[in-house]
Amino acid sequence: MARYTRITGMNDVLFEEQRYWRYVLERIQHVTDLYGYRRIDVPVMEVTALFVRGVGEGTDIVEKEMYSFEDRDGTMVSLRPEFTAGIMRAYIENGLHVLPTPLKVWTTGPLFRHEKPQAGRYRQHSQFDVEVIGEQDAAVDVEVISVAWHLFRDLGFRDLRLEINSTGCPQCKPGYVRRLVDFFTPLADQLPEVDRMRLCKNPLRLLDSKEEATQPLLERAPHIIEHLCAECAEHFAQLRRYLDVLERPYRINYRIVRGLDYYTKTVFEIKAAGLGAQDTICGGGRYDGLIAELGGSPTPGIGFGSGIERIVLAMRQLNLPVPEEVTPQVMVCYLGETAKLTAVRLVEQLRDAGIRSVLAFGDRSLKAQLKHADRIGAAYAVILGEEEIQAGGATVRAMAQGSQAVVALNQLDSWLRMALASEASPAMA
RNA sequence: GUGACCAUAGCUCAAUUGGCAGAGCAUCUGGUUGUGGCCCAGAAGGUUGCGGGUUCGAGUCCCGCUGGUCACCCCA
Repeated sequence: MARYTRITGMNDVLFEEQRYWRYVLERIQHVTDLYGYRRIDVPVMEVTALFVRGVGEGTDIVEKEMYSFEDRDGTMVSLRPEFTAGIMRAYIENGLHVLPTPLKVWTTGPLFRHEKPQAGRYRQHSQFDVEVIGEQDAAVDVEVISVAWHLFRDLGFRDLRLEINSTGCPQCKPGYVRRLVDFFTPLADQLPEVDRMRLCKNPLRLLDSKEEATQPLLERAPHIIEHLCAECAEHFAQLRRYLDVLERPYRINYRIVRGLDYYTKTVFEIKAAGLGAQDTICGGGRYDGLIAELGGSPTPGIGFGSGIERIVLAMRQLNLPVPEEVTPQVMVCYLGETAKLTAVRLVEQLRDAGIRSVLAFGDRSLKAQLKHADRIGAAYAVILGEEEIQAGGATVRAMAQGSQAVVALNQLDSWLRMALASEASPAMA
């Protein structure tokens, strides 16, 4: 019989890697508490129309990457390819505008995009997502960036690159796109195939082209920063002022073009070393038109997504320390059926006393049981045999030292708690 | 969707010109009547990704497919 395998681009997260996930999640909770963000969870599925409207009809995500299907009642539904649209739907549907403004939320969970997998890119991947709804102040933009920055610093990242840009607004963006087209159209015959495609389909994409031949032309191409309307220019200036106050290093990257239609004004990316071609571990921006687009009253917003697989990948690449996996403190071993009865009861009592304990199963030899205790990293083995049972005690073996003591059963939990407390706190490695 | 490279035990990898599919690690058992790590012995573990072809004979050569990796596209 053929074996079942993972679906392309969807991965198992095994135990060694769970250490990283657990740590990243823990630091996320810490930093969101620190900055005053509340958790929100939204469904992994929404009606397809929400994403078409929210993400943008012409985007690759909507056009060819969504997992969409007809539900049993005939409505078209999709696995979420990003968080923002669903959160904005929840904001409007639940009337969250009555909460103190701005509303600052975060979430995490799986997203689905049918892309061809490569390093740091998977069809099911997880993001840490942050959204601030209801405030257009550029100080919010800086705070949102700081949440990500703070998290990455906490996780041990150095040498991060923060890159910012502005994509303007419906007032100034179309004018800039026209300038860009006007600039490249006479040069079209110098452009490679892909970039000629971009020129007609999505001119902004020319800006982040990797084509060799296009690079010198891009040097001379107009920058959007120089063609912003007064409001967007002022917003961008404010953003820079606040970043400067924080002494946060950043680079203006005229070529950041985010792929989703809804971005306005501020867009930014944070990049990490050690990741290969997909080195962006955080990307986001402002979306002041989105809520109105989805049927709410006009409300500004800003947010980012940060790929957890990429974070973990980079951490492993950079050898950043994470807490050791939690292992059992005690393994209860037994010899014979009578002792096993005591063991079954004892292991549960130890857990009641807050001691991480496991039971040896399967009536194996003591040798096999101790070997198991060693392999799973238990600090102590409690051995119950006929002799111990008769005396009302247990042999306790300290695995690291190989030393043993006989302890009365009714004192075992306090004895073990004392012994465990005197050990060193968990190491980072 | 396009391209390059790859596919042998749970994992990492051998297998000469085309000639009996192997090792290390991991798992289980034993080396003491009840004592882990090191060592020793043994067991179990495979339709060599799948399907064709060439050949007396294919893990090895040829074709197709599937899957994986990386890159493009795009994105976190």
